[in-house]
Amino acid sequence: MSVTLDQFFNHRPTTEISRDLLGKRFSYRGASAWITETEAYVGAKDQAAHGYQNHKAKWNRALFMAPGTIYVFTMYGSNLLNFITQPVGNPQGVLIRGVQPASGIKLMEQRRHKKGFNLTNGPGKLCTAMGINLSINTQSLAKSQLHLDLVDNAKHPERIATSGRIGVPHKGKWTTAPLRYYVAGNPYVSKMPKSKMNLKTYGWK
DNA sequence: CACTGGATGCCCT
DNA sequence: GGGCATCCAGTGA
Repeated sequence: MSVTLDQFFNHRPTTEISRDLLGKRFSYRGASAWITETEAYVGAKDQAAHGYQNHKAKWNRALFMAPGTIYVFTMYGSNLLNFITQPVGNPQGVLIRGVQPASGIKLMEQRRHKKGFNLTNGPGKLCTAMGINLSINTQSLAKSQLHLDLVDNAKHPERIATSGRIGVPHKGKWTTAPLRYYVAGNPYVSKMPKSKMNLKTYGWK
C-alpha cells in the first residue's frame, strides 16, 4: 500500500491530515524524527490562521501554494514548520509542534545545546534540532531534501488526544476549537505534564 | 507543576 | 516601532 503526496495532502480535510501525520517520520540534514503533535490551521475563515481573510504577503506566500508545500516562518527568533494541505489558493496547513527523535540524536543535541525531552517538544525547538530554517520555505515535499515518509517507518498512536491550539488567545471559537492533535502520553509533546507521560510505550501501539 | 516576565529575529499580518 | 502560531529561567506552592 503506497501513498503519494497528492493522495495524502490533496483530497482530505486539513483536520484529518493533521491526525494522520501523527507517527509519520521525516528526515532532514542527518536526522529523522516521528511527528507527535500537530495543529490544523483551516484557512480564510480561521481567525488564528496566517491566511485569515485570504491575507497574502511575501512571508506567508507558501500558504497559497500547492498541497505538499513546505511553509516555514520565523517568530520570536524561532523557525516553525508547516505543511500545506489544500489546493492552490486555499491557505490551509498543519503546524508541526512536536517530534520524537528517531536518528541523529547526537546532532540534534549539538544544535540545541540540550538533552532529553526538551530537545524537540515544541515547534521552535524541533526546527532547531532538525536544522530547519527559511531556506526550504515554499519548497515542495516532492523535491525537498526534507523527506516525509508516507510509506514506511511510521509509528501508530495508541490514542490521539485533542485540545485548543496553543498561543491563540481571545479568538472565540477559534481559541477553543479542538484543532490541536497529539499522541496521548508521548513525552515529546509540548506542555506534557510528567504525570501524563507514558514512559513505557511513549503512547505508541 | 503553574505562572510570570524578559529575550529573541524577523517582518509588517 | 510594534507584533508575533516561542523559549527559557525564575518564582512560589
